[in-house]
Amino acid sequence: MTVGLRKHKEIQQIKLAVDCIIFGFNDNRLELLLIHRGFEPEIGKWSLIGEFIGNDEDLDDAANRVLYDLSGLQNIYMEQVKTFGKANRDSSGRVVSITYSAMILKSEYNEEQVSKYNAKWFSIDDLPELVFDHKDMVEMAIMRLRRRVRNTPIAFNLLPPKFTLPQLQALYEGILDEAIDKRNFRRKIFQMDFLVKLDEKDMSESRKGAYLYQFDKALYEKEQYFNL
Amino acid sequence: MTVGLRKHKEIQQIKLAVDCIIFGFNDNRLELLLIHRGFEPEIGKWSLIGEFIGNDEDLDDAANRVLYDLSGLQNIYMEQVKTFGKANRDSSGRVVSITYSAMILKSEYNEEQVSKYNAKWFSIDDLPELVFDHKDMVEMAIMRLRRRVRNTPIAFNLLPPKFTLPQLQALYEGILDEAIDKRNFRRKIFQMDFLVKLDEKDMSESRKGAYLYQFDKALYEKEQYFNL
DNA sequence: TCCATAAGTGTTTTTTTTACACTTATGGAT
DNA sequence: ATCCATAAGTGTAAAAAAAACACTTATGGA
Repeated sequence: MTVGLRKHKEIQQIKLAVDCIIFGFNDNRLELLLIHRGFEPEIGKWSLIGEFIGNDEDLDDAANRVLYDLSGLQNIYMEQVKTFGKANRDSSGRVVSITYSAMILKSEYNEEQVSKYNAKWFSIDDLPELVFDHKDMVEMAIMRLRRRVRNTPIAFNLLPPKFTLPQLQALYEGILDEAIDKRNFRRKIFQMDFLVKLDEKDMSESRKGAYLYQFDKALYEKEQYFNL
Repeated sequence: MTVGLRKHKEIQQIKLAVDCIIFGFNDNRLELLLIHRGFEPEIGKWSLIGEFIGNDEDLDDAANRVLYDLSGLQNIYMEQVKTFGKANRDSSGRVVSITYSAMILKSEYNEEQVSKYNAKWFSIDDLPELVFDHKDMVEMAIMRLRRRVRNTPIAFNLLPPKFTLPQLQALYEGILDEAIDKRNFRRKIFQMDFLVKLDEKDMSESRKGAYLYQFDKALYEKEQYFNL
């Protein structure tokens, strides 16, 4: 057996990639942006978007690059999810893939760019067949999102800067896939004291209109308490 | 910008390694097994134990191999923690490292093997200076362990098959680094119904002696409820 | 026989979570 | 101008979970 980090014999021939699980929210459902794979193997199936990592590129930078290439968006919140590395996971060769999840606003991405990739949004409960182990990746990312969304304010990344409480609640219901009591939800939200109410209403969803709110990051940072 | 997964230009020159964060429990403190680095760069500092991944080796297998080489232990519970991949994290070249955490019984590892690596146990609140970003890795693993230990029965991996409740409580206190009420702790443990009480006492820690218990995995699997 | 030590055991209070129903503001139809 | 339909907005009570708290018991050794 080898002893110490530097004495391995064979030349390592493993490629390293990042794959991005890109979440969006639309029509009260959590969605995923997938690309139509236009090359072998598994041509025609759907796939996460990924790229190989540059020799001098930080992992996080690679993930951001991939997202930028596809969507034209920058400074998007991303999180590393898990690294997938079964020896035979990619039938085209040995590739280890580090998955990242991102949350973007469907209203803001660059549609031209996206159509260049043959990308399409899918509701998470109506996903097409995915290449390789991308289904595992997606499941892992959804599980993680559901956990994280209860303890950190990441879900706000799926809403525009100004949003209403009914919108926010619908978002949580969509992500968690469960009904939430309106009054309990609002009480919890207001207890944690990081939303600022605007003097402005969104009249597009109801006669009465719903007040708009903003997430105040500085207020959140003070307490860093989040529990929904 | 490149389009599609297969059109990158440069030959990728990134090495892939796993590093293991090996936890043990001793004298009421959570400990970590570290090796004395006997080669440049950063010779003389302490380090996690790691290895490069074999070309045909699953990631998880690589982690298990590393642990086996060092400790002689097999079938040890391991979890992937996070992948570290800043371009300059390792001063000897571009290495992306996938970290795994393991929990072993200090009483069972192979001391000979361990001494061959110049390995040593350190209490987690008295760690030596570590190479590269290994301190970040360790912190991440500890944070994760503290979270996981409340929701899954992984902590039992740090105890022998038969253990007493005072031992179990001391373990939790050591991991979480906080005092726990004895009665509340026992109530919660008994509520989740997966410990079987033996007719046997451990007399080594007190006059009165404490009953021994076993973790029954099948009982746990029934409910899969864990909350401490 | 006594003593020192750690093991073992219930109840009350507080906090958190859940369940639940009516009023209000507005735009559009009559 | 009035009515109506619709979603927004609001408080309280019950239940469950978590936290606080102190004495008795079994034993080995003096």
